[in-house]
Amino acid sequence: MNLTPLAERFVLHFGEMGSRWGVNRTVGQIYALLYISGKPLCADEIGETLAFSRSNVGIGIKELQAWRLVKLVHLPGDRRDFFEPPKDVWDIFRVLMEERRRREIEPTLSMLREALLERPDSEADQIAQDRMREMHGLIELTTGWLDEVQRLSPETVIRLMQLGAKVQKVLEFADKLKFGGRDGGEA
Amino acid sequence: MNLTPLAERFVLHFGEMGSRWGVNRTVGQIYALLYISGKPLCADEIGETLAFSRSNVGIGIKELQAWRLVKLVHLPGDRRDFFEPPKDVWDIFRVLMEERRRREIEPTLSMLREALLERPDSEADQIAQDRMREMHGLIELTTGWLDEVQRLSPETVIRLMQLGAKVQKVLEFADKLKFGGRDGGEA
DNA sequence: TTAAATTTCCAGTAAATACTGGAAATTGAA
DNA sequence: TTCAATTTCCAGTATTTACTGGAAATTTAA
Repeated sequence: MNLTPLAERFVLHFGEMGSRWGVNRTVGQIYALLYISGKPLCADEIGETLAFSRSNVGIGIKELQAWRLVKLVHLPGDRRDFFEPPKDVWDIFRVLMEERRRREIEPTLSMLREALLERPDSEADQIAQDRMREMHGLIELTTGWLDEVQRLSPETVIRLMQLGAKVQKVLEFADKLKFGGRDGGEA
Repeated sequence: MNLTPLAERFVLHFGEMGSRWGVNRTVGQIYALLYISGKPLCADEIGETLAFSRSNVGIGIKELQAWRLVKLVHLPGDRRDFFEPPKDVWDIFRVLMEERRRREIEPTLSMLREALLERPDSEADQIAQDRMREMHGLIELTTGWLDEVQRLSPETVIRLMQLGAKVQKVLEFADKLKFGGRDGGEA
C-alpha cells in the first residue's frame, strides 16, 4: 500500500509526536496509519507501507493494544490478524485519558497515600508531608471529577464544553437553587 | 543536605515517573526535591543531595525552567542562583496543563489545520481528511473549553469540580432558563 | 495429523539519550 | 580592572532504547 502525500504528512507527524506522548516513532506512525485508513490493516500491510520490519510492527501493535488504542479484528476468509482503532473519536479520547491517568497519576497517588500515613519525625518531614498533602488533595479532586464526568453521556460533556466560562453564571443560579457540592448540601 | 527516608521515597518516585511525563530521571528528581524542600535550593545543594554532577543539575534546571516549573530566585548576600517551584499547587497544575498542551496538542492542531485546507484528490484522501476533521473538531472543542476555564478563578473551578456529575442537573435547569451554548443562544 | 501461514520470541546491532569532568565564559564584589 | 565564584558549554563515554532478521512456537485449513 502506498501513501498519498497528505496521508504521509499525517503519519510522519504522528511519528514525531510519539515521543512527546510516551510512545516511539514506530508506534506513533502505526497508529496514525490505522487512524486514517478507514479500514483494518494487517501487520504485513503496515510494515510494507511504513518500511518497518515485521517484528517491529508486531511490537508496535502490541504496545497500541496495551494502550487499548487498537483492537484485533478478523476478516472473513482470512486468518491474518487485522487491526483498527475505535471508530468514534470520543472513544479514543476517553481511552487516552484513562490510560494516561492510570500510567501517570495513579502510581503517584498510591505513593502519596502511603507517605501521608506516616508520622513525620522532623521539621523537614513535616514540611515535605504538608506539600504532599497539597498535591494529594489536588489529584483527588481532579481525578474524582474525571470519574464523575465519565458517567455523563458524550452529548452532555459536549454541551458542557460548549458552555465554557458561561458555566459560572449557571453556577450562580445553582447557588440560589441550593445545588451544593458533591455531598448534596449547601456550600 | 541529606534526605530523610520519607523525602527520599518521594524523590525516587518522581525520578521513576519522569519518563512517563516526558522528562528524564534527573529532572524528575530535581523537581521533586525542590517541591518538598519548602525553600529555594542552589545547584550545588541539589547535586550534592541527589549525587548528580554539577553539569547534569544545570541541564535539569534549565529544562525545568523551560517547563516554567521552577523559577530563579536570589538570596540576599549570596550570588549563587537559587531555584524554587511555584508556591501554589494550583499554579503548578495550570502551568503543567498549558505546557503539555503547547507541546503535545498545538503542533498537531497546526498540522491538521493545514491538511484540512487541501483538496483531497482520491478516495483514500477523502477518508483520511474526514478522520482528520473529526480529530480537529475534538481538539478545538476541548482546547476551547480549557481556554474558557482558565478565565475562571481557581475557587470557581474547584466548586465546579466538586459539583461533579451533578452539573447535569444544573444544565437541565440552564436549559429551561435559556442559558445556551457559547453563542449565547439556545441549543 | 500435517504443512503452510502467521505470530511471537530472542540475540545481536544501531541509534538516541543521558551523564560526566573539565575548559571556557560570565558574573559581581573589591 | 582584577580575581574568585559561579554558570555554561562541549567532547567523550556510558546507558538506555529502538530496531532487525531469523528461529521457534502457534494456529488453522485440509
